[in-house]
Amino acid sequence: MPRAGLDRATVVAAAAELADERGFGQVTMSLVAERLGVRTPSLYKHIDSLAELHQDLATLAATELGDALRDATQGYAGRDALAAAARAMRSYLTGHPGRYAATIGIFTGPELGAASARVIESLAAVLRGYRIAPADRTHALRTLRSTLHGFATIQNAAGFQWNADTDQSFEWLIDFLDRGLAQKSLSSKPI
Amino acid sequence: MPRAGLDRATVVAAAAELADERGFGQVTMSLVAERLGVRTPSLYKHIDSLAELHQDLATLAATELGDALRDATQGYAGRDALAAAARAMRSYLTGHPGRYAATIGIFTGPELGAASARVIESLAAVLRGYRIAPADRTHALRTLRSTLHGFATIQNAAGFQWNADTDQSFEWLIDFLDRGLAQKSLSSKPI
DNA sequence: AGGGTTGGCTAATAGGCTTAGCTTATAGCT
DNA sequence: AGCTATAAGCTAAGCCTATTAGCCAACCCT
Repeated sequence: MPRAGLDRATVVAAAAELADERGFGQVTMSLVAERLGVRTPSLYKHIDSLAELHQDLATLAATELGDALRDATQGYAGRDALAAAARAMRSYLTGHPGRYAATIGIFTGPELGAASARVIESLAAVLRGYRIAPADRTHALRTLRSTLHGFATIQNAAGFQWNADTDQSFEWLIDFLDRGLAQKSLSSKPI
Repeated sequence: MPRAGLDRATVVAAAAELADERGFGQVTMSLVAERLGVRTPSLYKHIDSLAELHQDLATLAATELGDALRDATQGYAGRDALAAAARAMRSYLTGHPGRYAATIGIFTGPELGAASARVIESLAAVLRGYRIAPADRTHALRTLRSTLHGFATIQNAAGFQWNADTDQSFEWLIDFLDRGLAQKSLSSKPI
């Protein structure tokens, strides 16, 4: 009986596909094993537990998202960078809903920290183009992150009716953020 | 052997307490039954399935949150209403993290629809004070909802380090939203 | 008091995660 | 090529959760 030639990366990749196709909740040891043509216990040669698999999946997603953000904003600044980042984020979400869902609620943890830090860093880079006062930077970053993440989460959960104008709303949101941030770029007045 | 005198509402209430104390993920038939001093199968006399219990919990949370928003914004308009709504939302989140988590990702469904519609309606009422152009109203509402929900979600997942200045960031966010919406209140220029 | 309803119970099934221990494919060495 | 040590995948088994079936007694109503 030949071996399947599995690998930690292979297993996580299968989990990622499963998450996107059937939802994060369907990422189970049984279904991942089935997809790989292997018996469930075999997975434990590569991964310690389901929780760890979920963590690894979240790390993978955060890494991919971080790369996408970095690539998309490369060479842009100000409003262009903001729009590029926002669209890249939403593009990743719609293309990989299950992976994105994996990152939600698991922003803690040691390994994921490094990966999600890159996402944050990309957003911070976008903000740099707006020359926000130092005292406001953390607040602005959190606001940006909250807004994009919130839109993504709600859309992911089908909270908006999936009309065509969801796209319009997103563009409106980008515009709203841009104007607000631009206004903050000179007045360094704190709270 | 006397009866426990359970009730659909009682069961959901127990689930809600459990969610807040130990996290939404710990809302399981076993733990709810244990908390009520009852054997697991007994719950099925009141609830059809775990999924339905989760739905009911989400509906309860959405209803409570809707009430809190309505009460908080009563009699206010403009910036005051916005601040009151935002703070009420965050207050509910910190007071009932598990219930709030229950509403995430379950914005679909028939019964929850009515409850969550009241939350949306309260936010729409806040926006009315800003006299947004009709063409922009849906977009503004989605932006507001995304932002508040995103902040709540990230904080709930401990995505920000829980510093004291998370409060400051939230106030900054309110200010940011207020200025942006105020700017939209006259210029009815669409995208 | 008596009778029907129904709430809670025990027993049992199915399915998911996980561990233990076996077997043998496979890589690496000689 | 043959030998050996490692480790990949397997079966068997335990535990836990959700769920169903069927029993029995507590409660409500008259």
